[in-house]
Amino acid sequence: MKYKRVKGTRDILPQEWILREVVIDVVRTTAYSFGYGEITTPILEEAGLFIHSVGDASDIVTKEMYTLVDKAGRDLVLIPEGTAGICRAYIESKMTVWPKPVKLFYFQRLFRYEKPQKGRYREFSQFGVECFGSQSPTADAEIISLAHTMLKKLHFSSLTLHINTLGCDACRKEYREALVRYFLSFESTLCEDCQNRLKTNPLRILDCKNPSCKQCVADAPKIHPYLCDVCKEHFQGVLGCLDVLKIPYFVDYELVRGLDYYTQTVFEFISQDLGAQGTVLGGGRYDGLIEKELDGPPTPAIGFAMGLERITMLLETKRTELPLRTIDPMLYIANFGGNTATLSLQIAQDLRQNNMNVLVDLEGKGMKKVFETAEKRNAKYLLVIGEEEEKTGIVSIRNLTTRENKELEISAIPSFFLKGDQNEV
RNA sequence: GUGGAUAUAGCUCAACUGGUUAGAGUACCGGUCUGUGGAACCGGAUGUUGUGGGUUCGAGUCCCAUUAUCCACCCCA
Repeated sequence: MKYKRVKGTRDILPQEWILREVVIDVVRTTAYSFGYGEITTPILEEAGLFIHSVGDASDIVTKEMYTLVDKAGRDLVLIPEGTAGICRAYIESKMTVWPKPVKLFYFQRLFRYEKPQKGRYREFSQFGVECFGSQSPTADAEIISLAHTMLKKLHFSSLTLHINTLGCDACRKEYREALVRYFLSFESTLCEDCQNRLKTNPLRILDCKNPSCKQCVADAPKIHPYLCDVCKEHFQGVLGCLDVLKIPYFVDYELVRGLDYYTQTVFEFISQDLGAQGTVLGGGRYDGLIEKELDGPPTPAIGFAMGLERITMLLETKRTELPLRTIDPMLYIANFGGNTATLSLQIAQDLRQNNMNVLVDLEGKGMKKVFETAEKRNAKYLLVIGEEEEKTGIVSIRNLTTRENKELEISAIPSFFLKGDQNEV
């Protein structure tokens, strides 16, 4: 084979698209019902956008971006995440003056130069939502409710919601110092990465999967005693609201998330069935991003993103529970001799005008083939047109399930299918 | 980026301690078979054994390199 797909990318074939279509449809409909509108931003953005938003110490920025220089010398990237571009558009398109909150959702293809693995690709797709302009805990709860609602519509009940708060800048600073003090006494038992994190981003140590680090983490100070009254109240407000909405959650003190812009509430929906890549949906609040990093007006914001590949993978076992589109033809038309091939196309054209799935034998196959093909393609009805039928204008339509035939005029075929008459056969 | 496993027909897998022309099921194409025949039977095509080197009289099998995939670390959706 001369060319192969590039490492970490995938071809999405028709069978998978049938599933993915349902995901997209459910998720889009649900987002609209929560008052969100769809937005699409470019796949190419300036590199600086991510360095400032996602964080210049994060892995995504330091080693995973697909960067390129265009012909005018601009430093561009294939976007590695969705939120920053939406925020840029929010400011650039003056959505800052729209009535608050401004609610946006998007489907986006993202690129990260990582080592491919199950549920992790270099090019992948996300559905995401962002809500700008509300700092009320009810905004947090509502967006979690949106995630919960659409997952429920997709027949997911086994996903667990992990939730935590990272505090605001003020309380996080104090907590951060306390963490550093604590971990310094264990410095030698921490893994190499975590020793570095001690200087750059001590919060990430809480997330480390290394066994010896995990032991240290178990007794590490929790953020909650360090929360300021505002943050404490906010988090309690969110949890209280989730209780009322009957959305089960698990307060996970070790949940931190890898993008630097998060503040206060962070959450993830996690599956047990995806191996190491268990996070299907993740998000949180990022009150400082627009003002501090992107020079916009002070704007509290919260959002989440869901991985379409992961969710589709999990849905693979639930095909029968979902309202999947069928690609099986309703009618298979075969023809023998004369102008019957053209006549077949004519009949098909009328039916297709009404979105009926019609398959026409373009080759003029033998009778045996006709039946085999109709069977294989899972067609419901079979119509064979020969010169005899062409002359008389009378054809017989065979129900391939009951194996019964029904005689009718060619001109009556559309009404036979479109008015539901076929139920009588 | 680090570690481990794997790679044979479109798919699922065979091929003895290295030994004829690398096989089977399935899928595909055709025939028996121009007319309501969906079955059955018969036949056909498909491979640089992931790629490139090496050892050997001889390599799918052993060695080295390389690429891809999978699993874990890491990262995250």
